[in-house]
Amino acid sequence: MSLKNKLNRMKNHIVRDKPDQPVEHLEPVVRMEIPFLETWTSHGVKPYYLDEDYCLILEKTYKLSDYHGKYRLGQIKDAVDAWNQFEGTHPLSAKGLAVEDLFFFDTETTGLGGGTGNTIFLLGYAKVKGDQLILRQHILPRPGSEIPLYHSFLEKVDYNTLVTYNGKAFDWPQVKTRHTLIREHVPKLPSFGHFDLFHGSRRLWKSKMDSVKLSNVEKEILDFHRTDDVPGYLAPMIYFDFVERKDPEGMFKVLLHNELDILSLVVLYVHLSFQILGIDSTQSSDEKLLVGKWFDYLGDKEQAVKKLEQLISESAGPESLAAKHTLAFQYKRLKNYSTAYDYWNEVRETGPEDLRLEACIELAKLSEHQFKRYDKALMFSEKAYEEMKERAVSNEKVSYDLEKRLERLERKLAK
DNA sequence: ACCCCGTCCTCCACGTAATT
DNA sequence: AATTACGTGGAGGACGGGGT
Repeated sequence: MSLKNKLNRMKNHIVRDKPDQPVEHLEPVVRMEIPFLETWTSHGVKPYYLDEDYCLILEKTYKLSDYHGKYRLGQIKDAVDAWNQFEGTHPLSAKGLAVEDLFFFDTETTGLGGGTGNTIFLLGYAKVKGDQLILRQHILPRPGSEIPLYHSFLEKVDYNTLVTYNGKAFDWPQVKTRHTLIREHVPKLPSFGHFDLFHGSRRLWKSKMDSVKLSNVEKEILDFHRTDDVPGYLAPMIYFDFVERKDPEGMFKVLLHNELDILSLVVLYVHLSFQILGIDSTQSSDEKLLVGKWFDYLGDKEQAVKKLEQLISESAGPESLAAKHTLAFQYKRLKNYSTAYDYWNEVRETGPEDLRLEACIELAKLSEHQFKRYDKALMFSEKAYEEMKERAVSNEKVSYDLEKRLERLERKLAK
């Protein structure tokens, strides 16, 4: 387009100093023409008009009996019920919430980088209503139409708690920056709780997957396999192409991708909840151990001890020994030194190799400072030294500390 | 009475991962 | 023109036991 044409076009947008005269009178009111409206409509997408602008909305419903991977969507109810039975603290706890309060949310944007250069072109969410899951996607038809996009989104939303995958770091900050740019024209952002499923997934499965991205969790944990999926990184290009050509063809694949991400959020929340609460009968010892350590990290010592002791009582594998190792620290902190001592002694003798060194050192500490058995302390220190050599652990600090410990104990014993 | 040392705890700085 | 949570590792302070 020539510069002259551009300027001509812009003329219409210039508002001259005639405050009494509404803008509409400067240019004739034309019913907007939506390119490819029939294609959109044939896919169930409906326009949403606001003033002289519009965005597009696609709504779908699922039955709660529908499967997504190995779970039914309706099992979200069981998860929320289970949380409401649970006595304990956890960042993913839905205690006090109803299943309708959860708002499964995912966006597609024009890129990863932050700042105002990025726009969200698709806001997708799902929530339970009655015996259905309602899924809605609000589509930005062109870069300038954010006001109807956010208006339609914010007038519909009614929720207590966001459920996202990495949404605390990505989706929601994006929504906030876009919102501040147009906050004069749209409703306020509500406040809410936020379950971000990324961190829990990472905690539980990072050792068994090289990347804990949602698509991997879907495949390996939720048993959901996509066919024909457009990867997220193509979304920006597809959107730019759509903005240029107006043909929504590629956008339907992006919409499907977003839709499946949201369904995965639902069942991932189910699965994570079942893991944390110990409801899944197929849970591995490793997962039980990690859940116990998670409660330990969170400071819910009571739940941590409960989970770890439970693991010990039903398994004798290496995870059970690792549980004893974690519990020993717990008992030491509670000044129950003899239990701590017994657990570490087992770890030292039959535990996983990577824990034996630390167990020896802890046994040496307990022997020296709690039980005043310098002979034993020296013996454990020597064993620690052997472990270090055998393992070829080269940590200067550990080595230095150990030599100091040996020296000190020999001095004490010489008296 | 004082100090040194070992231990434990809290806080902070830095790197990493995932999101499109 | 990014953000958040998390893991790790080190710094520094509190505390207490033991030595001088």
